[in-house]
Amino acid sequence: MSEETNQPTPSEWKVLRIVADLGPCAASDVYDRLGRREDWSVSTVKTLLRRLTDKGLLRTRRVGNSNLYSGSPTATRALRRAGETLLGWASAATVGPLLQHLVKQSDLKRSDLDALRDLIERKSEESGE
Amino acid sequence: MSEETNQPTPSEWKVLRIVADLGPCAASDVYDRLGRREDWSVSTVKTLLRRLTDKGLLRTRRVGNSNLYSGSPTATRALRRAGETLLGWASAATVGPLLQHLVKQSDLKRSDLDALRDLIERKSEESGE
DNA sequence: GCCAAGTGTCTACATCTGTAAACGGCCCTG
DNA sequence: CAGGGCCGTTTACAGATGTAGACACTTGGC
Repeated sequence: MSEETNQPTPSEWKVLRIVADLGPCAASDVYDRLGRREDWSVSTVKTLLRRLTDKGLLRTRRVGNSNLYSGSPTATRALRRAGETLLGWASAATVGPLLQHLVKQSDLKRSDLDALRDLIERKSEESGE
Repeated sequence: MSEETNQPTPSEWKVLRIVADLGPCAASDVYDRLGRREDWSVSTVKTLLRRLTDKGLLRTRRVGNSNLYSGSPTATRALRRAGETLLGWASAATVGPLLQHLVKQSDLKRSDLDALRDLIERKSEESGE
């Protein structure tokens, strides 16, 4: 129940994603990559990084006088949980179309498509009494 | 840009979903179906319904001295947008697993599975040089 | 050794969200 | 036709979130 409450906010998700993309990085890296684009001040980025750290979604390692931020497994779980929450918003009638929309929009690698296909294959069999 | 800002909040999503499930219904119906379960007061449900109406996500029709709330196409678009937002949180490496997780978790109808399969088939071909 | 530029921490504050009480009006029942 | 109950509307308020300035401290270059 404690981890449940630590879901990132939308802004925090953006930061989290950048850190995931960059790998261990400093606040300034995040600012360069995201802050400018989002038109945030450096302070804003720093605040977001701190809040994510407080929530246990980012790990930090001290290097000189600055911090190196890196992702944590908790962040991965948070993404799944966010996905489950989204599914919860959908009704029986809309969940299918929603998923189709998402798959259509996504830029998936070959291996992801294969995994997805297998998964659907298996589900189809199951449901086919 | 105006519709963009009107995304429902988590609590509002729950209400929206119930209205979608029930079809046109009164505030008391929503309360019976959701308010009790969530341990909300009637007032809370009423506030949420009003905010959703203000955001254009629910339509109302006056019947006697009460309102009938029903879904709107805007709500459908909002769900898609929420899905796209979620995809945005994921990185190239995590979007695949995320989608698999979602499909795995969902209780999909046969027709949805078929549609999904076709979609993936088509995407595979495209990406196949 | 000194200074500019960069860094994290602390503090701040407007807005959005969650949650609900209070209030005035309509309608059914007695 | 009077009263109890249900309804929508208005108002409230604490906590979460978005956004950022101020400040003290390190550090690399001159």
